[in-house]
Amino acid sequence: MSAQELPNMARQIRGGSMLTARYSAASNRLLDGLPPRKRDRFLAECTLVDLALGNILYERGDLIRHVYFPVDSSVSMLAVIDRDRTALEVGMVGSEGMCGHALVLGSDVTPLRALVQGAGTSWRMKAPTFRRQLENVPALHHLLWRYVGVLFGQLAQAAACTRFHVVEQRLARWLLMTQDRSRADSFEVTQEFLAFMLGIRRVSVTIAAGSLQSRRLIRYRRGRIVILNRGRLEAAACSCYRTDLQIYQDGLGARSKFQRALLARATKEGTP
Amino acid sequence: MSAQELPNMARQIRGGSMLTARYSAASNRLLDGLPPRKRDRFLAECTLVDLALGNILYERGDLIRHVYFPVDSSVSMLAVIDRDRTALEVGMVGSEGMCGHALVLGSDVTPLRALVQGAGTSWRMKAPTFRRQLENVPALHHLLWRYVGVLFGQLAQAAACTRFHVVEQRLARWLLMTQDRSRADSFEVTQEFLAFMLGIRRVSVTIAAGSLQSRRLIRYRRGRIVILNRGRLEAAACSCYRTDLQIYQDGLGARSKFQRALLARATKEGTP
DNA sequence: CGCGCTATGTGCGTTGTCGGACAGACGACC
DNA sequence: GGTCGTCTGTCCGACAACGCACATAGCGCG
Repeated sequence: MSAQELPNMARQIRGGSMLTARYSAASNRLLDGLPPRKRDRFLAECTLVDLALGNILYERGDLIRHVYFPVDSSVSMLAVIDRDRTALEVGMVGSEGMCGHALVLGSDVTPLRALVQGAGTSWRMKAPTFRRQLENVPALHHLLWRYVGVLFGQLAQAAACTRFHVVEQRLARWLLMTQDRSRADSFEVTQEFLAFMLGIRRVSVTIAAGSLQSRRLIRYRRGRIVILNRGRLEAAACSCYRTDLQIYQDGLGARSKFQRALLARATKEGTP
Repeated sequence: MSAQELPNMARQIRGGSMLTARYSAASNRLLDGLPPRKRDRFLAECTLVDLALGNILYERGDLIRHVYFPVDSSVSMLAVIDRDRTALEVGMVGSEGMCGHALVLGSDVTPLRALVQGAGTSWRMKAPTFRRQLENVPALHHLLWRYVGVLFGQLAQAAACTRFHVVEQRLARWLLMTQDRSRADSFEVTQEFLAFMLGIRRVSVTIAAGSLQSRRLIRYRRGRIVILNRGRLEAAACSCYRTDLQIYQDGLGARSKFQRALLARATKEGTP
């Protein structure tokens, strides 16, 4: 866990609308589900940190020391089996979510590895502080319960998706999910890394990515992928992409306009 | 949801040690994690019902009307994709758990189908009553949080297992898990049904089950499977069986001697 | 007893992915 | 401008599981 710390904005510019303005440029959409004043009080206890590609926030079975609320970074949750050699991504967390959900359920060890797959910034809070916040701010606890419920549903979806859908569809879905979280049309990722996330061989990624590229849905070279045609990429992905958005909407939708917009677009543009 | 109701024991024989004695024959091991008096008060609000093979307790997206605490029945949690045609078992609930976990997280719809895969009895409580109990009995809420955390970990494990392990190992694991929950050496299940749960073809089950039978680990005929040699069956299963027990232990272990005993036995007898 | 339903067993070619090995190609850095 | 490490592309055979079709066998029921 080698996250470099950035200046603690929250402590430096306490309270008031200026604070809110600054946050909007560094916001976590899940926390935006809180009433603004509660959210600001919560963020005042956080530190803004930089997450680098490949950082491991938690190893399976670790004690949780911090919780994370990504801003423009994204984190993969990996199920690890066979003595840590093999892993499979079972969930993705970006600015719509949080890492360290076990604390929300009163446990302090995590069953999953958390790996930074998209570099960027994230709010971070110490576990004891977080626990106190949960106790003192029922609205926070309720919000995060629901988020854990969403994660649960998305995890189940990922399990079935991995079983039934072919590599190319899954790759397309992964790219869409990552784009949603990174807030950019292109991002750094090698085929090797992708293969690891999807639990497949690098060669399989080469083939699937090559197919998507030849159809001009994406373009890539040496560790960088560009999304060229999002609409058609959504059509190339399995329905699980849209289902994931739906699950989020069902669980937290009343609180997040962002996901609703994504969903509306996906439903409009995509061809099933 | 055609669960036939049995006489409501709880209301008929209220309070006292006699009640406890009767419950021990019809107990849910998860609820046994509560202090006895709290557990008894909780069960007094429950009805003992009969769950028949194939009953669907919840369909995905359904409003949850009841929660279930199985006694000797077991229930599969299924992730449903592609418009309800395809499904995959992502979790199993028996007397060590509960169905309707979404309520614990403050949601009232369930993201998974719940299907009775082992006939038997179960405690049942109406959702509004359950919600009231959660509010009024913090110990209950804490216990069930932890259980949801356990389910979460087991779900992730199942996802990776399904991806990486071969059919025969997964079948062995399924049989062990079912035996743990049914409290019997043999149970009713067809290959067709098994195939559905594991997300594979019936023919693949025929082959895998045939292999296990020829090695005298199990015996079966026309919808009934008998476990002949548990120790060797554990050796034939993937490590995920033991990991599942470990996850339960880590999350709820201090409260459940039962799982600890199973785990000890698995670790002793099994050959990795 | 035999009918019919359902559960189980077998055959075939096909497909998706695997594992390993190696060749080319980009780009950072000296 | 050349070198080297890393990323990407292509080949091979192998195999688990697939889909489909059809054959056999247990068991309840009239």
